[in-house]
Amino acid sequence: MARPPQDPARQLERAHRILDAAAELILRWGYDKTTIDDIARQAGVAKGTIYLHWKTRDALFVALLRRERVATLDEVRQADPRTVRELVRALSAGLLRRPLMRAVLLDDSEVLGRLTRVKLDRPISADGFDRFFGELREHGAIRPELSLGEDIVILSSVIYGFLMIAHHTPPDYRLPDDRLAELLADTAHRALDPGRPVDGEHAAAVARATQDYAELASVLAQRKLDDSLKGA
Amino acid sequence: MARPPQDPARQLERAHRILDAAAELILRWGYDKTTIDDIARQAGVAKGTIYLHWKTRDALFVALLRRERVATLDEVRQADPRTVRELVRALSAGLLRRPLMRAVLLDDSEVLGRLTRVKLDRPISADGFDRFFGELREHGAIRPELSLGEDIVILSSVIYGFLMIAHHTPPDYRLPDDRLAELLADTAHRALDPGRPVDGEHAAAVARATQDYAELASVLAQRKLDDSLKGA
DNA sequence: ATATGACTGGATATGCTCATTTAGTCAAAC
DNA sequence: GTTTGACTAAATGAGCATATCCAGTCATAT
Repeated sequence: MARPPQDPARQLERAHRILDAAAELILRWGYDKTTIDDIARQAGVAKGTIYLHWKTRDALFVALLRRERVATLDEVRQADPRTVRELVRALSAGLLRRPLMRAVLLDDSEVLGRLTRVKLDRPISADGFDRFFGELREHGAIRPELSLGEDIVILSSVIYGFLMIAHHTPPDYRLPDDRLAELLADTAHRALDPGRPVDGEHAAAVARATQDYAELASVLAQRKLDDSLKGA
Repeated sequence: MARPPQDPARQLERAHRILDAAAELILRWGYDKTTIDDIARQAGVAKGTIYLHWKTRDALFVALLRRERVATLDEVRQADPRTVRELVRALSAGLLRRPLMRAVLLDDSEVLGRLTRVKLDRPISADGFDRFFGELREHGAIRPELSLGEDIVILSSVIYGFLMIAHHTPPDYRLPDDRLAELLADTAHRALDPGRPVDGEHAAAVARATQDYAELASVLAQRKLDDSLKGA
């Protein structure tokens, strides 16, 4: 019944269909209770087909998370951020809208099950981050009295705190995601900003560094996702 | 062997000795693995004596946590904070130094065991908090564009985030607690501060409101602790 | 060449018994 | 009146046998 000798585009479409199925089921039942059979049924393929794409269940799940990360970082890149504030705003809006990303970031065992104990890719790319912050500092976009490391602690704490508090707040009391992203970005900005305005040339350099970082993170994430999908 | 007809001060001292024992054991082995017999042995009293002070095991732990809270809030009050920044600095320094407070705040099941599922007093008193923030806003000490509720989300997120990130950072990379408290307070301050300086009269009102809140929180916590200790 | 789903073995869950632990009591000792 | 620790009932845990489930394979079908 399966004839088309090989059509890579069709294969890829099928891989995504399987990941869609996995995403839906995992969000509903959690990782531990989602079986390959469930996913196959939901995706309308046979179980064996899934193993044509990924060697193990975990590999499938890694692919799923990488796809989410790519979507998030792509969205960030497309927002074309030119400041830390814009970058953080786009990123946190993206994370808030993606339950799987939140689950990884917050290490939520309701969703991740035993995967909690496994080393997963960090949702936000660390590669190039130090360099990026170094450039920001050089161009006067970060308070100079903060040592390297301190700024990173501040930024992670703010992002983590907002997401976690939002996660633990009953939906009725919850601020809208957009507003939350706004407040989060604002808090991060105020925590890091030196106060004195950055002049034109430096502002341009900051914009470039920010765009470059968004670009780099996106590309690296895409590369990893490709790895996860190439076994077709 | 137990004669002194009744000396309330001695009773109280014994209650504290028992709580000391409980604190030490819980921090070492966690709640689930700490038995009343262990505590009695460590405190040098018989098991029955413990039941002269508290009706159940849980009541003892509640007393212990309330005592920690009193210590924390007392420390805050003694720091005599006159601004939000000073208040947050003192509070977070106090929390960082108290593993049990951190465990409650972060809902750490390693320490709290099955107590994680139980409703505990929030470590930071919520009573009077809204009123306090209302006064701050009135006197221009909080950004007016933040709606009520938003400021509280910001403050909780920042505190929670910093404590959680610190908790998950291996000690070698960890910033010193004092520095962390400083950065935390600074971040909270920058997030909430309207920027324009508060003039003398308003500054005095803010100082008073802050001291009043610290005082109130401290007194309420003390009252609850007294409840937990009066069964002598 | 591709896709399938029945099949398998290892892992996990379930139900059980029996042994140990431990929260809370209370009669006796002081 | 105050403190104690042996005591009890209930809970927890260890050990095991059996049933169920499910990740991963592969002979077969198209």
